Amino acid sequence: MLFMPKIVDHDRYRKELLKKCFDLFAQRGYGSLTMRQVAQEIGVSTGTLYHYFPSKEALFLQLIEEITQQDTSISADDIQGVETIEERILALGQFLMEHEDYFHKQTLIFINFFQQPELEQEPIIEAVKRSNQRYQEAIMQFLGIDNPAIANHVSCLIDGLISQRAFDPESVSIKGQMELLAQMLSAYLDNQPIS
Amino acid sequence: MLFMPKIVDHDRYRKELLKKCFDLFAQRGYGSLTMRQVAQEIGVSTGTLYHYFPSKEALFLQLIEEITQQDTSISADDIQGVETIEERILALGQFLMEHEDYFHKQTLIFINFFQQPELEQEPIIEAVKRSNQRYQEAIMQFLGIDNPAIANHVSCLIDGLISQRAFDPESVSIKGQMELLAQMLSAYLDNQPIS
Amino acid sequence: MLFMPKIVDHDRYRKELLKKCFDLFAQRGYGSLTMRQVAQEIGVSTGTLYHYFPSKEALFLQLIEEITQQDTSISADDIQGVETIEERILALGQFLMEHEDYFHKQTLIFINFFQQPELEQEPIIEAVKRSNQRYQEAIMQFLGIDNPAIANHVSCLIDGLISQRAFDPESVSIKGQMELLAQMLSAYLDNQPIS
Amino acid sequence: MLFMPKIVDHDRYRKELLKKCFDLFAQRGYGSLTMRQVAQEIGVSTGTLYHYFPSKEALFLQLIEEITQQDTSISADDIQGVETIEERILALGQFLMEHEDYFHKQTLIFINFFQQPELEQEPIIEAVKRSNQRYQEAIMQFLGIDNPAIANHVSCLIDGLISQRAFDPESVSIKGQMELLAQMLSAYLDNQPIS
DNA sequence: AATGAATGAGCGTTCATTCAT
DNA sequence: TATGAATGAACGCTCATTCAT
Repeated sequence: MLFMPKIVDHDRYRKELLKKCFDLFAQRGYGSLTMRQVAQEIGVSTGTLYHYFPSKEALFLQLIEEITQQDTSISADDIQGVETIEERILALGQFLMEHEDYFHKQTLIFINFFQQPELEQEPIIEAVKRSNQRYQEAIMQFLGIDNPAIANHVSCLIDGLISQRAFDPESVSIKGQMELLAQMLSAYLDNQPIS
Repeated sequence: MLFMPKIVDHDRYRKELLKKCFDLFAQRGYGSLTMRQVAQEIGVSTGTLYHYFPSKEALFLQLIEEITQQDTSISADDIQGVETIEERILALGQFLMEHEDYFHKQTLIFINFFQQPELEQEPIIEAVKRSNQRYQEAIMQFLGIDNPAIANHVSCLIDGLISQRAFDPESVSIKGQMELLAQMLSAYLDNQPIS
Repeated sequence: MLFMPKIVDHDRYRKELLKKCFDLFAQRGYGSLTMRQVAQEIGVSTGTLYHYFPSKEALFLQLIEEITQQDTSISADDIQGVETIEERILALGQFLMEHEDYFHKQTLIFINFFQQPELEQEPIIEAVKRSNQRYQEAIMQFLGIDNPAIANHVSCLIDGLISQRAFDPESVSIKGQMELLAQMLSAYLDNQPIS
Repeated sequence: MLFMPKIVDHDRYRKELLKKCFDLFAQRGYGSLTMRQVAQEIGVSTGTLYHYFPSKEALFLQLIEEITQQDTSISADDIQGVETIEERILALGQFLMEHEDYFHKQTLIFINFFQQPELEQEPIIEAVKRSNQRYQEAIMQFLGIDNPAIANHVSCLIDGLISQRAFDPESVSIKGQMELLAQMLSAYLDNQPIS
């Protein structure tokens, strides 16, 4: 391949750098983070950073795009012998606990993204919305639910859990809330008329 | 009034300025907001801004302190003829819808506060946590609930609603979720053994 | 006097304020001193300060003008029973020691004045030079010397003493140097041919 | 050179910049000189200036430290065929005249240094005093004098000459004063009892 | 006459970005 | 490709000065 020699390597390295930026943007925020800090923390010079990303804005937008394209879904391993909806909700809780830090940071970055009106949001804003929808659909599918209101309920609850625990992790427990949700949902579904 | 001559006016004006800053910090974020922008948007010069606040950091911290001390609770008017828990939850939804914008912005500011490690957070961090607790207690009291897990459930749900709607207001409806919550909660409580 | 009612008072107060500024300008320097500092240290508001002086520059120039017009000469009391040139030089040393602080500060202010090229120096620069000449003449007269080279010698020595002691008061003693000067001068004058 | 790769260049350039600052600080004074002016006059951008000096204060202190470490002593060339103390004093005068401008500026900078109480003076103040002592010792050694009072006399005279000529170069001549000093000193030393 | 809140130009400093090596 | 020195616009903040009271 004469004409596409190292593009792959270049692109692969770019994504590695993006990965290393994830925590930084989540922890400091776009406006409070400097390119020097980014360069230093991910272990390159500013020159190299600019070699892979034309600007701070582009770096941030590429980071968000990368996040929206990641598929952090429940793996087959997590569903071993999970049958009832109660079990599935508890498995969901387990999954959340394992990825809490990642979800929290992703939320911070999305929020931050919407706070920067001078950024060229439009090309990406739809991707973010779609990413959110995909999460919700994944939840519905995993729980075997087809009622969108319930799916919303679950996903809002998860969102709220993540963000409340960000302020104060001791204020609420994921496991406890998932158990309560399982019970409430069971009671609610049992009460429903056969449709 | 011989003593305390103009302190009141100075302090009153300071709080007026703080109020005008609320939207700005929520919409842009601490790091992306400049003091020139603040000054211009609230209609004073930078000099005047610094006459009332010794630094950008102090301005932000005072804003947060002011927020934690505000008491945006459900007024008596909202509870006219509200008896059952279902009615109360719907009234809560109504209240949320009326103050959604405020709650959303408050959340953004708090999140932003925790993202700035170089700020002197300690003196205020407890006030923020206490403010969050007060909200939860207010919900419990209003709903007549004494089970903290349920209170957590409701407050997480609200939090999640607010933040999901921030991304995309059409993705989920407050009214719908409150109706669902009322039904789930009724079903759950009816199923509970008499304790 | 209907038409000159309080000018005198106004002018007298202005000069009082100038007096209070003397130490400040000497200790901090024109460029490092702010009008707020001046106002606070001399116990008035900035508004009042500007009521008496149209600008910082004018304040400084008036201060220098005032200094050049002051006549810190050796008083009659200091010359009681002083006859020989040795006695006179020692009396001069005594006088210097008593006013060392004032002379040091005056020197600082003059130096500082010449360091500010943006100031309107011309109207005053001559007054400063004349003031310096007057000092020298006073020394000549007091010592009974009519040889200008010797007068220059004495005045340079004094100048150098003052400024070396400003850096480090223990590096050289006024009394010791005046005693040495007396001896050197005697030896020199005795050696001179009768002219 | 594997270790210490570009430190030398960086440091060398830093000292070049310091050298270019010398005149500026002497002519304007610390408080009246802005970093923009410095940058412009020495031909770099403000960014570059801050690349070499962390702050205005550090720049000034490094300048003073550099001055104290310089060794502007009388070179061997100046002492050709200088034997008697009279000849040595005249040679000293010649040396002074050649370096008058430098000495004058150094004095201005030192005075200015002591006028800035907010500067971190302590680490440097001793260096300045030592530098002054070294000058004095150099004078003593050059003149072949071991009487410290006479050394003080000469150094005060020089100091005074430099500063009086700063106000008005025509008020006093270096050559004339050195000739007078030579005569006075000869007369004084001849009169001394043999010790 | 006296005050001090208000102003905005300008200060010290930092930042995203460029470019010679 | 990778570096980090260089740039100058823009930041947080201060200052001389004005003006309503």
